[in-house]
Amino acid sequence: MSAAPDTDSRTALLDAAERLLVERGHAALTVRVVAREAGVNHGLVRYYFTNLDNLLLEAFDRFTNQLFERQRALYAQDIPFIEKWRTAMGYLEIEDREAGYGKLWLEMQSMAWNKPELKARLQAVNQGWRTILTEAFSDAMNNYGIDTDQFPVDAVVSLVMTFNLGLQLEAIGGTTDGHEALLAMIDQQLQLAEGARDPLR
Amino acid sequence: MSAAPDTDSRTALLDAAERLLVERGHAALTVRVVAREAGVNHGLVRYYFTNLDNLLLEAFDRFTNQLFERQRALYAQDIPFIEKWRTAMGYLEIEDREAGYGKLWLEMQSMAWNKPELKARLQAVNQGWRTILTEAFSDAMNNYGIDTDQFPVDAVVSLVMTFNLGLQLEAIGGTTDGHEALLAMIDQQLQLAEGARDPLR
DNA sequence: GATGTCTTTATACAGATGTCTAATGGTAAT
DNA sequence: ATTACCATTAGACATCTGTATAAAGACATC
Repeated sequence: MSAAPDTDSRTALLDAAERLLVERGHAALTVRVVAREAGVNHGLVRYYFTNLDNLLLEAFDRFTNQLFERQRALYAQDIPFIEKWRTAMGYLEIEDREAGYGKLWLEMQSMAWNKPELKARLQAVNQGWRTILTEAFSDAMNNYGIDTDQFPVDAVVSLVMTFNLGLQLEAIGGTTDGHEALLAMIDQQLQLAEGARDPLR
Repeated sequence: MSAAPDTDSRTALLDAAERLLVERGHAALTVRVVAREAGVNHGLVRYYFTNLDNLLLEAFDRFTNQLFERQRALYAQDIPFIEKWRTAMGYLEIEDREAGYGKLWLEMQSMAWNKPELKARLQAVNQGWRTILTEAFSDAMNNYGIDTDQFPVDAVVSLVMTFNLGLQLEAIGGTTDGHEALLAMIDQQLQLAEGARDPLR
């Protein structure tokens, strides 16, 4: 999508934007603040991205694409679904740089709530995650022999996506009451399902 | 909590803050913008609230307390749980002023992410909702004869709170794929539970 | 009608903001 | 070495921001 060359200054701006979005949030970012963090003249924001919003959006896209690939690879592995699930849930807790994605995602979302021109691009990312999850879950539910009349795949996918969003939102807000219990409950149910799995499928 | 008198200008500012938070988001609000919307001199923001953040917070508290009361009254009614659930879910879709609460809640949350001094007050509100839900659900699960070893109340409450947050977040972001299917799925399961309920309890 | 208190106003200020421009630096091709 | 192109810089501009202050207005009490 971005045909622009990868100059040092350009990537420095993207890196700075990513870092600051996680650490301070989009509301605290200005053209000059990001430029200073990148160690770059503030005029370059306009030169490379025309716009601060555009810079943030591109930083977000870059991050998202990395995680898309990783997530696709995870679900493509030939291992029991419960292991994929545990790995995916584990990502949320990693101290790693990737732990910041939840914050970055929510920052971009809250930014888009009041900027109609950004909504479409974020909806596309949401669609991307939904597609990945839908594939993974329709396989898994098939394997587990779950009745998709009682539990339609798109309903289950929505449940998983929304409660994950909620978990991250609460966690960033400083509340984690019940989170461990919830994840433990789900894990236990998955264990039961895994145990009762029809071995022929 | 607020011992300040209810002047016309004061409530006009609170009303304007509430409206603008929903319509434009906290990032678009300044002392002068809110004052203009309220039809009031911008010096009065400092006079009554010392601070824009304080004004927004008080508007949020006012709104929250109204809903707390309503929600408590709802769950205190002597009607089947499924009806309470349907009513509570219905609130999310009302075209009414109250539909804005989800937006307002998320705006305040995203505001607090990067303002540590606000976090505690929003955590208290989160705790409030959790308390209300915990009471309602422990009764309901007891009535439905659900095994709380397999499905601990706090885990279920977290699931309900988080997926509701996620639903509102996605909806405000413009995505509602799977939402209807999810709510229908839950409703169906509640119907089953209601049908199998032990009438002695 | 003078006093005192609470409310409201207009105005000032320094600082930060996004946008834009003209000039400079570097570098490779001619 | 001159040309041409891309990258970078410093600086200017009008506008908006939060905070502050001094003065005016409203209005009941004495």
